[in-house]
Amino acid sequence: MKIPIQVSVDRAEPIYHQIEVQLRALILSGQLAEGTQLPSIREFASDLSCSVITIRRVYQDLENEGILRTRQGTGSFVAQVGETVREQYRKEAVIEAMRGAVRTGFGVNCTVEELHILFEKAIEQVSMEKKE
Amino acid sequence: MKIPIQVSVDRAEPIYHQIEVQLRALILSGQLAEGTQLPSIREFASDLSCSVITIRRVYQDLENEGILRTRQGTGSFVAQVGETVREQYRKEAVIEAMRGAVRTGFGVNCTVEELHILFEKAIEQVSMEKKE
DNA sequence: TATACTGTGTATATCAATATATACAGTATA
DNA sequence: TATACTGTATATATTGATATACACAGTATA
Repeated sequence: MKIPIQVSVDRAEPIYHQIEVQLRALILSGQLAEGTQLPSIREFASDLSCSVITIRRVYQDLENEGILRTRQGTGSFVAQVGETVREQYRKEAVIEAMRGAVRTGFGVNCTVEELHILFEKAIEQVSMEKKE
Repeated sequence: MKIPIQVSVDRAEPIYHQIEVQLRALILSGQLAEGTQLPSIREFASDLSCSVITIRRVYQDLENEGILRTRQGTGSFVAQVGETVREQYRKEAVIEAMRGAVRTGFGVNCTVEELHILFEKAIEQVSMEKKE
């Protein structure tokens, strides 16, 4: 099973964190349904060109959050996630990212009008990415 | 001189990187005018509760980019920055952050309409921060 | 000149992130 | 049962980030 996750070593953010963030999003948004089996840590590490230890770290962290369940010999599965948790996360993660972007904009003295223009451009650009 | 920069050890992003990003923004947006003297590395490290080495790292990196000039015994100063470089940076940094936020939104299946709503909310919230 | 500051160089140490490797225990399948 | 897979544990190693400390060289000021 191919998980739509990408990591970049060029960013200051550690790899394990990049994976956690994206995997958490896939789970909490429902794109990975409850009960779905995730790739083995060896397979996933190979897919993302990182070490098994890194993936295990991710799986363990998410298991500690209760959104993954792992069984030795069998694999890791998406756990049951409450609808409240989902909706909360869904909104919070996005608005947090938005706040960061707005702070960046204000940090370089953008006006609100400029922010809107750049936001539309960003949507356009990311929408085109999705088509690939 | 008090530099409006904040760092958080809770984020996955390394401290030196957080400082670089914010200091670069202040310089390239013109908020720190050419010729402005920055705090000494000892003073700045104390302000931000980190080590001198970390600040030194930041100053050296930005000097390598040509936006700072440093003189032993005297201090570090904002260098002359071409208007083209400023404008380019200004737009690029913001739209990059926007793209990240939009990806996060799409990552949890937000519609474009939802993105707009959350964006307005983010602007509102960050604007209130600025008043403090 | 002495003192207080500035950045630079160097050393040592710790922790986090990450890699590779091996072995073990558990599960699934032929 | 044997094999191939699964996660777990452990070891070793490297690199990056960060801290503290000390000493040196250069600048600024009284």
